Parts: sequence; C-alpha cells; structure tokens
Amino acid sequence: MSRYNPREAEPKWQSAWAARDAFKAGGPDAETSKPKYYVLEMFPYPSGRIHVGHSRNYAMGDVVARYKRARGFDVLHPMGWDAFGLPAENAARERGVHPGEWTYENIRVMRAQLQRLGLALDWSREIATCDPAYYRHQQAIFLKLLENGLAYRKTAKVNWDPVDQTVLANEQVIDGRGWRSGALVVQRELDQWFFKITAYADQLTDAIGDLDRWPEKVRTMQSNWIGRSRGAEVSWPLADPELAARFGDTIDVFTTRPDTLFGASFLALAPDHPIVKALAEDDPEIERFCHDCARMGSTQEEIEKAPKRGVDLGITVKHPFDPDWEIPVWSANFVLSGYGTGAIFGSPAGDQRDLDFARKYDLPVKPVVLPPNTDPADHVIEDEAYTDHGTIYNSRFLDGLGTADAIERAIAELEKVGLGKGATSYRLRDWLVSRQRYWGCPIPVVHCEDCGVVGVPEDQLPVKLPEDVTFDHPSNPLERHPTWKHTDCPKCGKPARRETDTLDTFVCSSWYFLRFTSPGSETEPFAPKDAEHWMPVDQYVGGIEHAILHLLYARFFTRALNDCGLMNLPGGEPFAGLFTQGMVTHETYKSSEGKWLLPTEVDRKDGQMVEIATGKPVTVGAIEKMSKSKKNVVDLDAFVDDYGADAARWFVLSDSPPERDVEYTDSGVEGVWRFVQRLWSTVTSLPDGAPGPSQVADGVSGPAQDIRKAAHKALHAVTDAIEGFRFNSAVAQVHDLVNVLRKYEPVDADGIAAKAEALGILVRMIAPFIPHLAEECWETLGGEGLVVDAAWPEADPALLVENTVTMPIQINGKRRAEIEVEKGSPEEAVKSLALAQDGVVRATEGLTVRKVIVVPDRIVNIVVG
RNA sequence: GCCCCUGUGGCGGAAUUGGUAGACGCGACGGAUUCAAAAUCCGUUUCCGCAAGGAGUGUCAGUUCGAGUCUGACCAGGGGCACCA
Repeated sequence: MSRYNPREAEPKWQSAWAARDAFKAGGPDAETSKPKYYVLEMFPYPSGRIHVGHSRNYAMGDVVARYKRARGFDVLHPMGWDAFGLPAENAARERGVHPGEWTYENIRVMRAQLQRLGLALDWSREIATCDPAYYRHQQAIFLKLLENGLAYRKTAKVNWDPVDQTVLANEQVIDGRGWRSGALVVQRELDQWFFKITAYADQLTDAIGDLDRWPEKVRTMQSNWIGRSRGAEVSWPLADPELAARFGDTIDVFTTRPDTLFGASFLALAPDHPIVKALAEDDPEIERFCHDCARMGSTQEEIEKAPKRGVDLGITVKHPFDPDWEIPVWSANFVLSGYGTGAIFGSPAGDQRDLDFARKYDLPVKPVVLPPNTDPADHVIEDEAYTDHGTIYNSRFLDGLGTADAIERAIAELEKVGLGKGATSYRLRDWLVSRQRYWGCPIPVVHCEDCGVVGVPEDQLPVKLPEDVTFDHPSNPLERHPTWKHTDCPKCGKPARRETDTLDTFVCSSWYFLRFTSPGSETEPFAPKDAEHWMPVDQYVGGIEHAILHLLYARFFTRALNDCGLMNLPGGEPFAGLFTQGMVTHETYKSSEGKWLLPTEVDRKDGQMVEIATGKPVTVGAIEKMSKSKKNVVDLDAFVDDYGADAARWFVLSDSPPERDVEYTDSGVEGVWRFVQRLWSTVTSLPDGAPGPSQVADGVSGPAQDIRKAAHKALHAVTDAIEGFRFNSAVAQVHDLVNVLRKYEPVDADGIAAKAEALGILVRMIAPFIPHLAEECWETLGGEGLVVDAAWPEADPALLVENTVTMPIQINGKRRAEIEVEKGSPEEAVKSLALAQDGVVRATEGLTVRKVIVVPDRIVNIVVG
C-alpha cells in the first residue's frame, strides 16, 4: 500500500484550485443567488517569515471559509498586509535597507508561505497598506474626517526624547528614559493630530450590548476602556470676589457621588490645572510642587508608589448648598488633568484616596453614608473609607435617602440652585494619530502662514513618501528631507510647509476590511455598493491582543465613514462575529551563554537537552507563545517540507479549544502524521469497483447499516462542532469515525457500498481542515469533480436515531447496572426490568425501595434507604 | 485594589439542555512483526484494591431522586483595568 506524499499532492491540488479560480468571491454583480459570507482573519504585519504559530489564525478562518462555501455561500475571504510600521525603519537603521524594499521582500516571502498552506483565499483582492494605491484613499478619508470635524489638531503632552529628537510612545519610555538613547524623557507640548473618537463614546458603549457574537471578555474590555461613568458636574463658587473675577466665578468638578456632597472637606485640583498654574507664578511653594509633579515619572509603577502629596492653594470656595460653608482648595498629585474637569471635591469618608489625603494634611473627615444595618454610633471611619452604598445621614435634606435616590435628589437640587447638573464622564480620550515617523501614511495637509492648515486637494493625492531618505539620524527623515516638505499652499500658492507627521498604523487597519470589498476602486476608497453588499464581516478571527485598540478604532471608523457619507452601514458595526483564537506555544531554550536557541539548534541526548553546535547543555525554559524574540518558533516552510500543509493545519486545530493556547510538541506532530497516513490507508483499502463516494447505500442492514449510522452521526457532530467553533471536537469526531472505518472490512456488496458512502462523507467533512488530502482521497474514491466544489453532505435523520437505548440504573445516584431497552419503552416496564437486574437486587438487599425515578430513554434512579 | 475567566487522569482536553465522568489525541506499559531497530499493528492505561468493592471533576457547604454542570463561601492560576473622582 502506498503512503500519502503531501509533497507531491499539495502543489498539485493547489494548482488545480488556482486553475479554476476556486476562491474568487462573487459580489453584488455576480450572477448568483447565493447569500454572501465575509470571513476575515486579522491581516498580518510583514515581519519576515511565518511560523507555525501564525498559521493557527489562518487555519481557523480557512475552515470557516471552506465550510461556508460548501454550504452554498458566496464567500469573501481576502488577505493583505498591514505593511507600515516601525520594524521596517529599524531594519533600515540596522541593515541599511530601505523600509519599502524590506517590507516588499517580506511580503513576497510570506505570501509564498501562506500560499503553501493552501488557504482558500481570493488573492486577486490582495492589498498592502504601504501601497500608494491604498494610502491615497486613506488620505482622502483623513480629509473627509477633517471636513467633518472628526480630525483636529491640538497641543498635547508627549514624551520627548531630547537626544533622538523624537516622540516616544508610552511603552518606549523605560524608567523615565528613552528606550534607545537612554536619555531622560521630558514632557513636551507639541501640536498633534487627533481623531474625535470621544464623539462616539456613547454609541460605542451602547452598541456593545448588540455584539452577541463577540466574546464576552472582549466586550467587557471595550466597555472598561471607554469607561463611561455617570454622575454630576458641581460648581463651587470662589469665595474671594477678586479671584472670582480672575478665574471665573466657580471651580467645576466632576463626581459620581453627588450624594456625598455634605461630606466634602476640600477641593483638589490637578497640578497642571489652569488655576494652579496661574497661582504658581507668584507662589514659590506652589511652583515647586508643580515642578515636582511634572518631573514625576509616567510609568505605572511610579504612579502607584507615589505617596499622596498636595499643597494648600490658600483659596476657598463656597459649598453649593450652603454659601456660609467655606472649603479650602488644594492641589494634589493624585488628581488627573485629563479626566473629568481636572478637579475633584474630597469626601474622605467615602473615598480611600481622599481619606489618605485628609489624614496626611489633617483635613476633616465626616461620614455621610451609613452602611446597611449599622448604628450611626458604631460607624467610625479610621483608616478605611466606606465606599459602598448605604443610607445618607449628616446631610440635611438628603438624610434618610438611599444612595441612588440621594444622587438624583442632589442633582435636582444642584440644578435648582444653578450650581451643577447631571453629567457623564469617560475614560476614553481622543485618538492621537500623529507619528513622527517615515514609514507611515503621510497626513495630507499643508501649513501655510496665511491660510493656516490647508488640506491637499483630492486631485493632488496621494501625497507620496519620498524614496530618497536616510536613517543615519534617529529623528523623522521626512523632517530632515531637503526638499520634500517644501511646497506651495494649495489655496494661495505661496510657499508653505508640508505636514511631516504620518498616521498611526492603526489607522490603516481601521478600514482595510472595507477596501477588500472593492480593492480596485480608483476614485473612491471603496465602492459603497460593494461595501454595503459584503459588510459587515460575518466572521472575524484574530488574537486577543487586539481586543481593545484595533477593534475599537475600527468600530469608530465605520461610524465616522457612515457620518461622512462614504457609505451606509446600518448600525455601524464592522464585525458581526468575532473569534479570538489562542496562541501556539513552545518550550524555550537558552544556551549556556544565555542566548535564546531555535528548537532546531537543540537536541535531546541521554535525557538531556544539548546545543547541537557545541554539545553543551541547554536550559529548558517556560512554555511560551511562539515569538521571534524568544526564538521558540517552528518555521512554516520547514514544517511543510517535512509533514505537509495539511499536517500543520490539522495540528493547530487539534487538542486544545480554539480560544485557548495549544502547545507545539514533536510527539503531537508525529500523532498528526500517523493520522494522515491512517486516513489515507483507510480510503485506499476500499476495493476496486466500489461505488462512488456520493452514492447512498440505501436498504442495507446489519454491520453495513451500523457503518452508515456511524458516518451520519459523525457528520452531524462535526457540522455542529464547526458551527460552534469547536474545531478540536470536530477533529476528535473525525478520529473516531476513522477508527471505526479502518476496522470495518466489508464482506459483501452492501458492505462495500456502505463503506464507500461513509468514506465519501468523511472526505467531504475533512475538506475544510485538510483540503489537499481530501482532494486526493476524493479522486481515489472516484468522486465527481473536485471536493472543493462538493456540497456539504446532509446527515440522514433516520440514521441518527437508535431503536434501542442503553439506560444506566443508579441506586442512590450511583451506577449499579444498565439495561438495553426499546426506545420509548413504557416507564412501568423499564422500572420492573431495572428492579430485576442482578446488580440491583444485590445492592437493594435488606433495604426498602422508597422511590424509582425513570427518565424515559435516559436513566433510572432507585432511591433506597 | 476593582472587574472578568479558568480549575476534570501522567499531559492537552471531551461530556451542547442537571442524567453512564474521563470521548479523542499524546505519553507510558505489555504484546505481535523484525537478525535488530525505525515504522506499523493489537491490547492495557483515573486512583486504591488480588478481587468483591470503594473513592473520584481545586476545597468546604447547599439545592436535587441525581451536580463536572446550578447556588454560596473559600483556595489556586491566568487575563484586563488601575490614583478615572
């Protein structure tokens, strides 16, 4: 018997699919009545090579794409490249290769790798975000956003590296120093571009509830990130008329607990609050405090460890409910300028931070919320604030109300006296999209001394990146380029300066799924007709690491594009179904010199891991997500050379549930190889002259009928598992059926027909998982055409039901025996049969049968005592 | 600190509605084949026990005729958010 050779079979079938354009999506103009289905995996950054870890994402999407095709859908399953980004610039610095050249070479390699996997992709729709044909439309979109007030410019605090002369992202600042230069990072105010995502904060929050095919976890994370909280804005009149004239009549604060207003003991302003800044100018103590706070590091750890500090500003405000009650105003380091109004009122009994602050500076602490079932005399605040709900007391007209009622009443009273109103605050900030980088989409505006910021007219797009740039200096090459930034104002024609910032690469990935719907569109980013036909994406597959930013930005973008009139996507949600897959993990290896080693550089010798090159022992480290940095990767090409693409696909879908991590092990791979060969030998064991795989072996009985039943049951189970994204269960079901089929040696024509039918079902069932082997089997079995075009088989309901059923018999909940009965046997008959069983008689001897529960066709439970 | 998720054999995991816990795969062990090995094939494999039997889904309680599944408290691991007022 011949062995299956993926090296020959896989390229052969891939050419066969390509020859008939098997995976080309139809679309709104196609002459088809098929319903559409858009399946998409998060497109990759072309970082170099694909490893087995990456392939899991694509394998899952491919199962869905092929399954839906077999189910009669017009499937759109495209692929492209998230091709702008910092690694290309780093490569340019380290190796002197142009970012574009490096990127396109990586794309070439990775495309070939993906094609070897045999994915059912419509390659005619391939896009790369660094292609001017793509980013010119992104620039057009930017101008639309600008026109509609959704893109704007403002000064913002950034991390500035004075040595590298560049802006650093928060994660590039380590212990207050630049990650590359090691220079102390300073906070600097720079003009930056923002997208007004906060305008959609409510919509983005409210719509989360409708995303019923998204993981709960992701929805929670999005909701937390937006961080909507309802409360009130409260205005505190400045006591000193002179100050009131200078700073406006009141200081406004945001609070979620207006019910605790009578517990107020101070106001605290952020160190960079305008009032604090102004007062600092003629008060050295305040000035020093502000200076200290500005210098404080921005890392989480530092913020966490920093003790509460403050300075008395020497001014007072009047309580909104009592003009005679004056409250001191402080500045405090724990108040954030970017949240709410940058000012709070301290109610120490009900907030731990306020309490810590009050204790440190000896400010009054008055409890105003009484915990349920507590005597006021027993409720004493020491070092722990009571932050929960309860009954309000010590609070005049709020006394006796519950927290929720008191909040409403307090807001109503604030509105009555004109010193406040109900308000909502968000954690979400506007999206800073400026990057001082070369390898990104240029922001298509020009700065003119007379006209200000002027958008580049559409007919002059794209604003292309210059090719001749140098990376010998860390700062932005666009800024340093001798000529690029000099241009004429599109409005008045006078010499002007181009914007040298490029867009955050998250912008590119916020609309690529729309571009896939009409990748050839030259005049528009996408044709609304195509976008409206294909959108939303029916099934999106990607890593959990994008649970917040990418998905939130995309959800913002589709809404913004709707509002700019570029399309009409009802509801505005881009991804109807989302699945977040787990990673592929692998052991890590470290040489005796402490360098990470590739799995191919180590070997097991006499039970010990050694480095092949040196023979020295190797430290086996933790099992971690496959990553280039830890070198615990298995290259996809090497894997496919050894075992074939099908084996890779089958492996990453086996064992672990798709949402969880799966560990790569050599023995697991060998198990897959065994399975592939076993499947092949099972298919080839069918004698010559057997009927084709689409035939139905009707009217057979005995073992032949049992085989048919097994196949149809497996089909039912696998169909269910695919629909429910439980690919590991589908794999187990397939294993089971193969085990049954390979042991079945038919002795007559009926048996052969039954086995042929069963194999036909099996082969169509595995086609979404291991499509090349499925084609090879289909051909061997004499199937019509290609299995890629075969319809998904239908399970015969008559074969899914059994005539008899095995019922376990429990005594006090413990299984003691089982009986085989006709399906639907009457309860009385089952009961007496059960009581007559040997095991039952033995176990009930000397005891009284108190009750017998018969659940028809399921179980019998006898209660004795 | 707050929020969420997960705890099942030696390992990954299955059990879709409260109804036979451990499917399927890996590993291990025994056997066949082989001069030998690889590969392949056939068995066994939750634990204790020779057996009869008993115990068993992180721990403790509860609901139920019956709990991996439902409820409460706790323990452990993972993730998210974090001076967000």
